Amino acid sequence: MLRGENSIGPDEAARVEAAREALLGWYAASARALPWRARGTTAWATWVSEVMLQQTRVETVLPYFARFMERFPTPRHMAEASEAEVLGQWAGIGYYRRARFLHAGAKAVCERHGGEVPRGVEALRALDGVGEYTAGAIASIAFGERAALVDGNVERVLTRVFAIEGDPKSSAVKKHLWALAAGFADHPDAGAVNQSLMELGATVCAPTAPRCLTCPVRSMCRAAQEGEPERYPEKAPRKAPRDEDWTALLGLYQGRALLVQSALGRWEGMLVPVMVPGAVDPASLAGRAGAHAVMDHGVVVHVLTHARMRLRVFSATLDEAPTEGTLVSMDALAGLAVPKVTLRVLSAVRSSGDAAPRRRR
DNA sequence: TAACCGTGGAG
DNA sequence: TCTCCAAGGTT
Repeated sequence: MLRGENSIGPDEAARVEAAREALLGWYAASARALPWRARGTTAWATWVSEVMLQQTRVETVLPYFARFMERFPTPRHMAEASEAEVLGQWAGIGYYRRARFLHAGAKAVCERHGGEVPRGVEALRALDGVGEYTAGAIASIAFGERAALVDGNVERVLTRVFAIEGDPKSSAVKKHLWALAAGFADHPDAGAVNQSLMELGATVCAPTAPRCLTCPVRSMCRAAQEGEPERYPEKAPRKAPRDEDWTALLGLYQGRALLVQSALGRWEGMLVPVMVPGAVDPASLAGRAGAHAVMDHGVVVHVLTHARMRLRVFSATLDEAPTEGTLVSMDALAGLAVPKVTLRVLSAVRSSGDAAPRRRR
């Protein structure tokens, strides 16, 4: 049979069914107890957890999730909060656009859906920051809909179990994976099915050194039979982050530091020191900012996914109270929308009071 | 399609 | 120290 756009062959369908049953049994016995899986979890909590978990480890998410649900127990609580506060609560886990999307999504839900998270992949998909994966996750986990999902875990599990060659990012392989996932999700408890696939990928079918000996679907896994499970999924070589030179000038005024809202896509809306690309003369930078007494605090390196930022850090005393930006006390940053790079710069300024850049051996 | 968006933990 | 990469989404 020709494999259509969203269908799988009879052989694969049979294997999907067998794997699903094995996974469900395993999941019922072995699932980690995570807060967003607790009884009484709302669709909103599922949404928040799914967004936080995008490209972010469970252990990292745990404290943030707890804080968010405490502060924003419903979409309305978040919709009524300022973006600055939402970003402040998000500060530290990165990919800050997620927080702005979540805030926008909460507002949209209040305006369009009476404050209730909508059902159905299509309505969910219409929310900012909710893509195919997240829509499928909310629909299946929160509402029990037979919605498929494919994340990095599912991709790994399925490419191994079905020995799927090719770049998993290619549209052909993606279609195949989503078709298989749809087969898995065609079940009365699609939420558990989907979570079992992800849980297996997270705890057993690991990227390296998969624990095949304890795997519930080992007997039906092609990659395990071939003896080289790590061969799947094929991974494209990563590009090295480019090097970027920046000059940061931290304005100081009466013991506090001047931060401004970043206009970069990176950290958009977050509070950062004045930063300009390139190696800029700090004296002229200070002059423009109305500051004097420039001090050199050496170089801070901040590595991101696509760039390695090398920041030459200076501080200077502001002549007058700034009219723009926010003056922050260096030890009262909790709840402020401050990314790690800001903390690094503040730390560099605080720890090197002298003008000479300090070098570690 | 490919580039872009943060951070920290594991090996 | 360094590489990999984690429950992705948008442009």
